[in-house]
Amino acid sequence: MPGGCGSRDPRRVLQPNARAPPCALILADHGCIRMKRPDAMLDPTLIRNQLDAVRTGLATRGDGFGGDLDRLVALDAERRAILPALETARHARKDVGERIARARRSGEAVDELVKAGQAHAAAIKEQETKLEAVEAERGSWALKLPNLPHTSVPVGRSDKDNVEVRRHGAPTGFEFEPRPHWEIGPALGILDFERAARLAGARFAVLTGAGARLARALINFMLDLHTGEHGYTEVEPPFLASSDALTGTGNLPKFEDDLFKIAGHWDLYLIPTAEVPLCNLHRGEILDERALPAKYVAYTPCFRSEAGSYGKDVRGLIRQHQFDKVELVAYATPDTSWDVHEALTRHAEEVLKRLGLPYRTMLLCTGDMGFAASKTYDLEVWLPSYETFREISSCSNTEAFQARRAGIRFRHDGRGKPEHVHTLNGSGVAVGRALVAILENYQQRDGTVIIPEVLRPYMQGLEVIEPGGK
RNA sequence: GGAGGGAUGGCCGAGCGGUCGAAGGCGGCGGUCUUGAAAACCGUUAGCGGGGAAACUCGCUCCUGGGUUCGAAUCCCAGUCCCUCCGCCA
Repeated sequence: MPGGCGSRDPRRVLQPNARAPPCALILADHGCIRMKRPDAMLDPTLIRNQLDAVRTGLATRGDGFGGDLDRLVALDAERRAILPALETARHARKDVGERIARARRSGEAVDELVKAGQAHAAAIKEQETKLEAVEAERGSWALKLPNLPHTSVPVGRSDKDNVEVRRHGAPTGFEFEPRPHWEIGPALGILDFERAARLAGARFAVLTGAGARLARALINFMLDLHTGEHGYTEVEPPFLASSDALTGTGNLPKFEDDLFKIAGHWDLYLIPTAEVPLCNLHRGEILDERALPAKYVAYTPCFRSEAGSYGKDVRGLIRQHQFDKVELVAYATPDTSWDVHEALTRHAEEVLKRLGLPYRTMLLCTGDMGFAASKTYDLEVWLPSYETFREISSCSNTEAFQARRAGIRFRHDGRGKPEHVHTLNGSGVAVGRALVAILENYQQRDGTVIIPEVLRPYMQGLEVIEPGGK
């Protein structure tokens, strides 16, 4: 459920009378958050008026809607049929109520009027019951519809149909046989899978000494870059989120199996990415257009059950139940969001450039995109042990998909009806995989690992990680 | 975990079950006065959804969800959040 509206709500206390919003947090132009349950993920008008386009668009997706769109349309029509009847009945009841009040005052009899009122009340109840059933079914269909791919997205079935749009650096060459990170790390004494397994099971890792410090250096380097040079506001959010928040981003109701749920009576999950708290930061708000685009960056741990990925990437740090990530999220107006998407992708790329890691930028095809995305670029970093590029960042524009589910809007020119904002997200970048890429790409014949120059200030000047490295 | 107190429009703050979508104040906007400004005075000022070219009109909205009633901001139940105190605690 939405947050409360206590008069001590900090948003109200901070509410400025002046027009200019503060730079850090955008303030809603109303202090109180009211939210009904999410309406639909796709624009209902679009489904109503351009059914065929929606149908063909969704069909190109890998996770395409398996259900019956016709049923959804029928439910929508039913709803729109009930509404006028309900409103007429309510109007009649209100009218009778006023006449009773007047009659009472002048001492006239009200028995007949009360009887009429009772009839209206019964009619209202009947319509409401019908409406409730229709909306419940419609809602459960609607929330499972994935986003429509943007027209610039290539149609394809799998990652094989993704398109490389640019490349930076050449795959690292070695004059010796490079080793995988799951050998390099333990040999240096900075990475330990055995002890992690003993304390938490498979798919966990312990970083120690220079390994832990390297992770922290990466986090700080990325945060400093995005806040200092790319204009993002740093956020430290909760690492748990409610089912409403996860529904807003599209993780629920379809992908509950991918999440870790808190035991007990709590309606809480461990966040699978900081995209969840950052996209829900302005849940239920109407934003000031002048504060857009609003850009946030957060470091958080991320938790994923990795259900259904048994046997995949079982070795090393590539696929863990817990990993660190620095996440970028932007809120933009519809006419700027595509520019923001390109910029955000470049911001993520800049991290890899400065770390001196070879990578390529892939435009995902329709079949390989995530549920909420309208268009996605993946950044793939070169990993010598795999002799291939592996995903290290994913940058998506969800257009109004998440905003509609989470009720995030803005008012054009400060007037008129509020419109949904566009939300964008991208890893900037995954810390664990960046650490893997450094260990593997910067390894030397003697097993030591050179620290990229940009990280050295964050490592007390350390240039090389040697065995037993502190 | 225990005990209390709260939640009303952009903000503060009233509100006997019956023209209450809500007094009053502040703020905002428009005007009078003024060389200009301030002050003073007058007027105006909620959101959301639907219909209409428009004036306009219908419905919903006083934390949320149920209930009582012809009729609920107001009464009842459940929940959420905030505040104060005690306990515990990084």
